[in-house]
Amino acid sequence: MLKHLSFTSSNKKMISQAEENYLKAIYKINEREGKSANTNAISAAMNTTAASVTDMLKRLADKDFIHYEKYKGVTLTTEGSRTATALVRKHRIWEVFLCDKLGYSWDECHDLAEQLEHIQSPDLIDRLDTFLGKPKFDPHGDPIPDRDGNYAKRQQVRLDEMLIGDRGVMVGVHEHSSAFLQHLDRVGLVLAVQVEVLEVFDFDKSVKIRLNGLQELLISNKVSENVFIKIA
Amino acid sequence: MLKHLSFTSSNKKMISQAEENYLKAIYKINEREGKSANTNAISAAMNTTAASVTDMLKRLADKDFIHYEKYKGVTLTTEGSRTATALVRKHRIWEVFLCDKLGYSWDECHDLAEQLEHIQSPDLIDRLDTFLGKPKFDPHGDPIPDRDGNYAKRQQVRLDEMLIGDRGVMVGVHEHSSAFLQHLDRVGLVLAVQVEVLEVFDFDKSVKIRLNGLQELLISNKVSENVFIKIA
DNA sequence: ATTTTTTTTTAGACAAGTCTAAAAATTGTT
DNA sequence: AACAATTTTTAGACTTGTCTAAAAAAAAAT
Repeated sequence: MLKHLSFTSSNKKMISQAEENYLKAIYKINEREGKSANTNAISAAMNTTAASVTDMLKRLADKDFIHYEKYKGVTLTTEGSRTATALVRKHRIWEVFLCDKLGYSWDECHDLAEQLEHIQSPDLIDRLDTFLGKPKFDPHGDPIPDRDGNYAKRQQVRLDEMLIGDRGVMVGVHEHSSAFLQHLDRVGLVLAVQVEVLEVFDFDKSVKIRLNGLQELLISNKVSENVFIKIA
Repeated sequence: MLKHLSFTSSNKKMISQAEENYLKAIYKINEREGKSANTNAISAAMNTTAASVTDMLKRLADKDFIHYEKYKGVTLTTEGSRTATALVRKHRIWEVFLCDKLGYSWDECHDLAEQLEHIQSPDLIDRLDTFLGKPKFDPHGDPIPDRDGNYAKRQQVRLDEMLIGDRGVMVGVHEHSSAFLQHLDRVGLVLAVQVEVLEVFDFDKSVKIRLNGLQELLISNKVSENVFIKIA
């Protein structure tokens, strides 16, 4: 009788960890692509087969978390969107806790937060939020939704879109892989650092920048297109 | 292919949340009763049927977590015991976090810790332990095992075993229900309070005690047999 | 020592979440 | 427009963890 689900006793609609993970994946694809998520995209994101995705989409549609029409891809309903946003909120708040309080680095905290985001207790996450000083951004610079799911979009540009002489502050990353984050750590291109564009090389789209008004650094396009800067 | 288990990628033996909960229940029964746990006792503790317990015992025996012989009850193997102790450690450390850092009361923290104890990361719990100042006891006075599973047994007696004139400090509870803990809060019989036995009434086994050398209090046997005191 | 009661196990079923292989629908190409 | 390629769905199967009902074993009572 559904004893193995996350919830044990609640009047809210039951939702399993697997269902939550699918909702989050759909939410991200919807956001990133700006359109309905198709089966293959979801199976790629979730590391499952297309068949499994179809099964899950039926379940999620039954529970009114998604709008689903065969062969047409899916979008989230209001409730699905609310649930996904709450997950993102939990994930990012736990990441702040792991980094600020337990000393994890920004490339380590993601995997642990993937587990912690499934803890069921709206009250817990609000208390944790207060304990951490109601942070607005997670350790990667991604904005943390408030209890109602709202969050301010940052005024940001990609580093590769900046022109010579532009200045700003590093506020986030697009790519979130450990390898990329560790590379940024090594070269000193971390959150809150001041960035000034000194030169742009058309040949390979690399850019020379100055960090905190001190050391100069040559950045490849692969890096610059994944770094967000808030223009001063 | 076992994607829905807690673990996703690890060389350690896979163990599901349900399996963990059974191990913990068996561990507690073994400890409390001082003998092998029988099927009915486990089904009562887990709120499942005897049939479900039998199924699970077979699985746990296959994985070498328990010694199981039909109709004979079960005990934990070395590995089962190690796993159960690690769970108790995680549970109690999370309880300290919830109470000390997030302001939960000792009757609220248990249920949340039941969820958090299943987070898979030995490193996380060690960091949390350090963050909290390596506490030796949880908010109910129960000892926290160290990384190797060792913990000091407290030198304690039940309040109903004390004699007139005995003094000591409240260090723990046997019963852990919310109702009981909230009652203790209301009468002021909380962790670390000084207790002196003033009178013992044979009729109903109630005791009159003095708290912190100040107010006097009459305690029923139902309460006194569930309160642990460390004799001064 | 039998019979009765209690405990435990077996048997068969179900839902969630996954898979592979094959069929159907959609999209792209000539 | 017809054929080919891709995407998506269906069909059937498997594991975990649960259940109820019935059978078997062990314990208790006469």
